Amino acid sequence: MTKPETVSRSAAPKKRQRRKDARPAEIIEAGLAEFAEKGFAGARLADVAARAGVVKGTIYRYFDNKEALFQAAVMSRIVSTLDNVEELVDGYEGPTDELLKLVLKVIYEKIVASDARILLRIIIAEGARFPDIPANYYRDSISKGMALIDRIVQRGIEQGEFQDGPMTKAPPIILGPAIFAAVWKMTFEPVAPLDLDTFMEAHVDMALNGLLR
Amino acid sequence: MTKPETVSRSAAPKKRQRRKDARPAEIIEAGLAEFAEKGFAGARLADVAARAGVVKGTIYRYFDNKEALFQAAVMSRIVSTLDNVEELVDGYEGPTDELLKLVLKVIYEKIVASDARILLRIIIAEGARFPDIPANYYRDSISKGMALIDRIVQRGIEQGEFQDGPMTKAPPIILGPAIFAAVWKMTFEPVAPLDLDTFMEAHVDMALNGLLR
DNA sequence: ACTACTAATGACCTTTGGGTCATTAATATA
DNA sequence: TATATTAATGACCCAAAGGTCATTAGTAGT
Repeated sequence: MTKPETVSRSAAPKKRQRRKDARPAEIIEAGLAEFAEKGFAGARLADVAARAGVVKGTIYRYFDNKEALFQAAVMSRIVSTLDNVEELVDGYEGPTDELLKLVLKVIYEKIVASDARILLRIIIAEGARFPDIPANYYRDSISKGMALIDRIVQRGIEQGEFQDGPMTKAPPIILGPAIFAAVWKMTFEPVAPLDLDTFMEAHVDMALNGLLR
Repeated sequence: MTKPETVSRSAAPKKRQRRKDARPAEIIEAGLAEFAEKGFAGARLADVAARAGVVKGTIYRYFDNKEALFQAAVMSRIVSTLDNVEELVDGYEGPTDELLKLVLKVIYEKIVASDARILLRIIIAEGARFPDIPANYYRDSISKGMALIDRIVQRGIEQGEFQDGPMTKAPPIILGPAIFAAVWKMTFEPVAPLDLDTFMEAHVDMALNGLLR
């Protein structure tokens, strides 16, 4: 171009760019990061813009206001990650304890260890003021996980591998430790780190001890 | 809403009062409620003042700024609630499974079912920005609970009642479901209520199945 | 009852940050 | 190359909220 940089030594390629369809996703990504760090009220749109490589005004070309961006950002991350696992469960041949072990492993990978747990902080922190968020997360993720566990438990009982008891009446108890681990990771990790492998092994051990005949 | 009546018939005793030593506690209480509802950034000092029955300026007679009030409020609620339980454990005579059952019951009462769980939301929501908070909560509450559980488990093993295994190496797994229940209550309760009694029974059942020989 | 002290007030100041809009410049089309 | 379109900018507006302080009025001491 004919325009030489005013600062020749510094590599500062600050050219204005028009990328209509890439912007929304980039802004959402930036917003999610800021909201997770600072919360809804604490996040500044100027920071979101800076992180997305645009200017505050640009955000308003794509989102009506701060809350709209927040909702869009959070909702974009609330997805059904366990759909393929359902099929796995239905088509599984083999001992039910192995199946449970397998599914718990997937849940740890997809929910606890992934960056999806930053979503959990937002849900807990802002859920009371934005009730749609926990409602949708429950519908698309949590309840899926619960249903999965419940189906596995029922299968185990039907096949005579699992025993009936208090545990089989409360599916959350089997999933609970995983959520707990996610919460721990994002809260107490700096002061008391949690070894996920050890914890998960204990989790599986505990669940199976209570279920197996 | 506290509304200042323009109407004369209403009994509105709004006399200015001087209560030097009652104010800080009242302001802290009001602050805690606001911070729990709106988060640190979202809470307004004018609202805190109104809730405490004072005026915004009054807050600054007792606290340097918003953050100082926040810290004071949160720290005032981080207390050692399990100290007396330690003694109970040390002096307990009888089967270890009964002891574990007893202690879990106390933990549910003191941490999960009490209003202390509003503290948990603050810790999760603001912990990343105010690291002292999770650190202190861990030191005064969580680690106490863990130590308690660990001591009970050790006792069970020594007396030949419990078996060694993955679970005995990860005390958080035994406490985890309780924390999970607290998180659930403050997040998904409106969309999917959790029956604490049923859940706790399942919790105890699961823990003991994994521990007992 | 008078006075000194200071808790409490509320008007005021200042900064922050959400939101707006005229202007600029990148791209598509002719 | 010239022109139209509109994504992107950044200066600007303004309400909201943190924070200050001179004034007011309870209260204790005499």
